[in-house]
Amino acid sequence: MQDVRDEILGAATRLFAKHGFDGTSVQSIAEAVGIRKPSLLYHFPSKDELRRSVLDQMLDHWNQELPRLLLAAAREERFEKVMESLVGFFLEDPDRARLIVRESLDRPSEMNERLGRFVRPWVEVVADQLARARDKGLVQANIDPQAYAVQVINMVVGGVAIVDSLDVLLPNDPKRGTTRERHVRELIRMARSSLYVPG
Amino acid sequence: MQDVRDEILGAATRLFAKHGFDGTSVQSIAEAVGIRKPSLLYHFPSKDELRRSVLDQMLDHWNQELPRLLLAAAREERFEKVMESLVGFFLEDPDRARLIVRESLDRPSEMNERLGRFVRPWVEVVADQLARARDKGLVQANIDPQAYAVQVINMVVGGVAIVDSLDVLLPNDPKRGTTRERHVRELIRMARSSLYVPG
DNA sequence: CCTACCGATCGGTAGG
DNA sequence: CCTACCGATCGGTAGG
Repeated sequence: MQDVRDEILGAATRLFAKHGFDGTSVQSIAEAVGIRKPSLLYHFPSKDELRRSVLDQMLDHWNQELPRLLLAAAREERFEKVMESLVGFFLEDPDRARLIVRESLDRPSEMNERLGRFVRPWVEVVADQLARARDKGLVQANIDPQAYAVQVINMVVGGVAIVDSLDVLLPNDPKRGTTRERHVRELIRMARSSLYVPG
Repeated sequence: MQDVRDEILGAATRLFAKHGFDGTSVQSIAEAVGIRKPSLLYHFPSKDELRRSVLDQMLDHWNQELPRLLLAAAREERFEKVMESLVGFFLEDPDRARLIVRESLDRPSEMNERLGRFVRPWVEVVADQLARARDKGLVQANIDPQAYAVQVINMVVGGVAIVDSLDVLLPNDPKRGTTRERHVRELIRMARSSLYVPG
């Protein structure tokens, strides 16, 4: 059994992702953990403090895992593996993507500040590599490296967040695999095809 | 001055898009319209009924405007104009995109049913045209037409919904235009570049 | 970590 | 379209 604080954070993450911050009562989080509401408010002095802790924990996890995943992937096969790691990271727990989208909608200016600190450095690193590859003629000449990186993140995070609703838009076709596999495969194909110089 | 019902629907659309359904009180909608809460509940018998009416109205509008826009655009220049019309439709009122994303997160199964009725026919029409163009060798051979159409919708709707948060990820670069212009330009470039056979 | 309790706000109704 | 009011639930506190 882990620390109570971590149990609270886990339950809050799940419920905030599913019902949103305003759609989740402190009472319901306490019930999920198996304690009373005032006990929860001893560990986190307010519901808003809990929300910020949930986001901090998630973005910390992101900043620890993603470098590891992406660098390991980049060593073998640059593009395919990196994309699969990125998609896989969010797909293994879609609540991560849902929280990011929800907070961007609910508190855009606060989320702006967070994304500036956590995600923008990544965009810059990727964009620099793309710009160099472009100057060597490996990547399409008319690309906007930063905007490309942002669009890929948007496709992945936005796509995973509403993956259950996107499914219904695809007719089932067993030859092509599950709808989720088709979404991921096409996303990666689009990202690759709009990046490299043909041939 | 328009019908009170339409004023209520307009205020509700704006507030639901900004704060979410659970983050918006009936009281706050009534205040925005300038009437009392019980008066609002005379026109819409419950908050949930109001929510469904807001969605119905928006998707009706979508189904009336988009065919007109897209067919008009398709006549002159197939791809560029159609994409610009699609992006423009959501960008001219980002609340449309935000409502769709919010409902997909809050009530995925109900939204599944709606998207199946309203959006899937469009996906099928576009996918059929893409499949024919592919068989003629105009479009990339390894495309998944339906999945491509869904990803483009996801990029547009998801991108517009959180456009204010995406801005901060792009460094300002006056030579390239506003961040919004760069986002839209790169989105269209990616969609085109991952569609047509090079050359 | 609990019981007991607070004022404020919620969606909704009665009655005119 | 209004005033007056309902029970339920909200986030949070006192006190142990």
